[in-house]
Amino acid sequence: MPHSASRTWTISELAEEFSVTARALRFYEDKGLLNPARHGQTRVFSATDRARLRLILRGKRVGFSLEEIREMLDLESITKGSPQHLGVWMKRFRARIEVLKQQRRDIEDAIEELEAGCAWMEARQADLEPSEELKSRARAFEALARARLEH
Amino acid sequence: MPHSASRTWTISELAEEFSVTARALRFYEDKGLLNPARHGQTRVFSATDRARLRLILRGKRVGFSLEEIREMLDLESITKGSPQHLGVWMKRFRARIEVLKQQRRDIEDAIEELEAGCAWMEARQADLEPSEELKSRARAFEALARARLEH
DNA sequence: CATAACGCTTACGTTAACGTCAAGTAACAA
DNA sequence: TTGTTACTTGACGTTAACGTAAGCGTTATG
Repeated sequence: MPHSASRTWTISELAEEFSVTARALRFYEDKGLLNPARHGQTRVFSATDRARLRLILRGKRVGFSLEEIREMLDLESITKGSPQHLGVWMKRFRARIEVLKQQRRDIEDAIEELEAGCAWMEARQADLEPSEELKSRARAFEALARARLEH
Repeated sequence: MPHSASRTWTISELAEEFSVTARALRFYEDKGLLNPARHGQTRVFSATDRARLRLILRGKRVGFSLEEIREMLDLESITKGSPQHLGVWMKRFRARIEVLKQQRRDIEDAIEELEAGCAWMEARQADLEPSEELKSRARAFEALARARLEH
């Protein structure tokens, strides 16, 4: 048993580490996403709880609702289910994968546009000796900006 | 002037095309994201309005709030602003780019996990002649599943 | 020993993004 | 004329994900 496996955290330690509030952690417990041990009535978070929290927050970042995250975190019910039950989960997973891939495309497009926008602003702001490369990116942005509202 | 430039849409045509409700479109107008023309008191959407709607929905998919989208759609106020104003926008853009890149990483991780999960379920479900590749992906998922709750 | 500092529960408040009526108008069909 | 359909403007309801505040117990510190 390595040291990290036996280490525990208080609610505010975890809250600070992951930049969330203690209220949020209690809320996640309320909703069944976390299940920290208790010492008296004080919550004691294990390394496992901490790992679950990491997954919860990542899930949130990619657009899962807390309810969806709760279901997915419950590996037991997935692995122990009947073959039919398994089929339901596979459908859900596949559908979600498609959504995520679309999201990734959207994000890549958005990044491109924002970067072109930055380049354009840099060119504007400098207005002194704009490099050829900057001017080219700026032209790209202007083209994008026009294209955005046409077709 | 191509034909598509003069074509117009009713609120329910657009709503159906983009799988949103008419209520949502009115809401977007209320919030200043859309500005369709009127024929009498009936809304008439142009190709430009339609393009804006496409941008709005993509913005939503990548996590922008309607208020943020409204600001970004207002190119005028960005391009016409003072150099200082421009600086503010550049900061916002850059910050948002970082968020988007993190989001992309999260999404890629999530896709991997979900795909591994699918492979694992397939192997379980078949239980007959599981191919070497499937078995390998299944093992990968089991490793992932364990790793998820450790460390 | 008092007064922070930290934790707990209970409960009501808040915001975004619409949903869901209600009540009315304008266009067209039978 | 009378439906029927599509559109309009309010106005209030809803859900998720917490925020915020009240009130109370426990531990550490000057």
